[in-house]
Amino acid sequence: MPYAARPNSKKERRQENEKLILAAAEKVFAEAGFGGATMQLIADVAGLPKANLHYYFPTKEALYRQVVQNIFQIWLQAADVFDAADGPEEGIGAYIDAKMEISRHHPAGSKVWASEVMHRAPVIQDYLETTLAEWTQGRIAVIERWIEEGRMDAIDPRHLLYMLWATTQHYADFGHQIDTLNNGMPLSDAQWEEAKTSVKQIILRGIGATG
Amino acid sequence: MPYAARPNSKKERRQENEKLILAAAEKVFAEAGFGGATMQLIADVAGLPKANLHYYFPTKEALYRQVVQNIFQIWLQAADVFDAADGPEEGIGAYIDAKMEISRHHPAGSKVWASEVMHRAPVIQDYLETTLAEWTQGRIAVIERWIEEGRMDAIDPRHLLYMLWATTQHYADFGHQIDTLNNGMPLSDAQWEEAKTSVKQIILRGIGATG
DNA sequence: CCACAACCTGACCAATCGGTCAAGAAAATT
DNA sequence: AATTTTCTTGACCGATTGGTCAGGTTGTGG
Repeated sequence: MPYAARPNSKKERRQENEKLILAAAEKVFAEAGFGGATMQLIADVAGLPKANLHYYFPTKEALYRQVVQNIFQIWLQAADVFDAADGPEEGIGAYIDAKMEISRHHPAGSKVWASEVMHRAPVIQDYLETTLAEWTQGRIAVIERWIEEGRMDAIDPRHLLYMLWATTQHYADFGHQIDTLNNGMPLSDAQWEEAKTSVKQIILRGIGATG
Repeated sequence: MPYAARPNSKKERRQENEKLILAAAEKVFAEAGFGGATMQLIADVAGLPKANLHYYFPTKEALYRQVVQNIFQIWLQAADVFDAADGPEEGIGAYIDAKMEISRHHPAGSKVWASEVMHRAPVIQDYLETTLAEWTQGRIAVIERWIEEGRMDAIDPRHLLYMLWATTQHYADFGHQIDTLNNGMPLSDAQWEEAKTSVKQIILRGIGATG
């Protein structure tokens, strides 16, 4: 027992390895898609033998499913700021900020999600029909209340939500295109702030929610 | 010669088969991604033996490249309305309409493009760096002129373009999600009109371009 | 210290992949 | 009608895939 705090207990290792595999899988799935990703490559990225992956996750699909589920949780969590606000300018503004931060620091997850939906959600269709549908209904109700209270224009809430999702996720999903059009450079801190400001400016003004 | 007009001349058949293969390939690549698509499945969808595909397109990558190039042409063509207009309300409005129509009637192409860019554009990176970069520069110049003439607010043209792309393409790339949230039904004609109206309303008002 | 359970992994497998090829069918050219 | 060129296709190939498994290693509870 050479080290005072050894991270080698059975449960710790299990957690550690699962996290390692999931991180590697997210990256590889994002870069190659489900069909293009190979268990061998995920194993290499994780630094583990391929057979070990199948010990923790029985099939490629099970591993993929876990990756998508984790992303889904992050997405839902980001929406808390929406409800905490008492008006559209604050609520939608904070939601845009939160989703832009996710696009910046978790782009692989966003890509996996996009890929899954583009392929008709073969793995998480049930989530779309239940959790996401319920979440959307709740947010629609909030927006409709804001409209009734005269705090923003009468906009179809669904299409507003789609625009919020599309615009913020675009900075992750199409980040490579954006970087290429930025002379091959990733966006700087200042450019990310410009992006957030521009998005908020257009949308908040566009729905008549600026003070 | 039982039929008066036989479509069986050599050149006609070649064109016909190439079109058949490209259409099948676009559909399959959109549904399964490049890595998930198989030449066998494309052949089945096209109704041709697999070996015949390799007669017209030497490799899977060559076929994929042709699919992406065709989509790229449609994209560029849709931007003509942008220049034909003499103001932001007309120009950007028409551009939104055109791109929404493409999302509606050519969703598979949009998905293939999105997938290609998400995977860091391994096949069409040169197009991003040349044609798309030049096109973007030209449109930025137009928008900057509109701003100088006081016909719209001072918005960063790049982020405005990204928002236009993101929002319009979302209706193709995430069409399955939108349909699911629409009680599993595809958007009706009226709903598509609502979508176009909402997008134009928010963005045109958001950039201060409404008359 | 022992025995059991959990963990690890190199070697292996059937299935499927993209791609090839030779030989025949069909159209164009002479 | 003969010949050449283009087209078509079933059979086949090496490589790679997701997944399996037997046997060894390691931590753990008694």
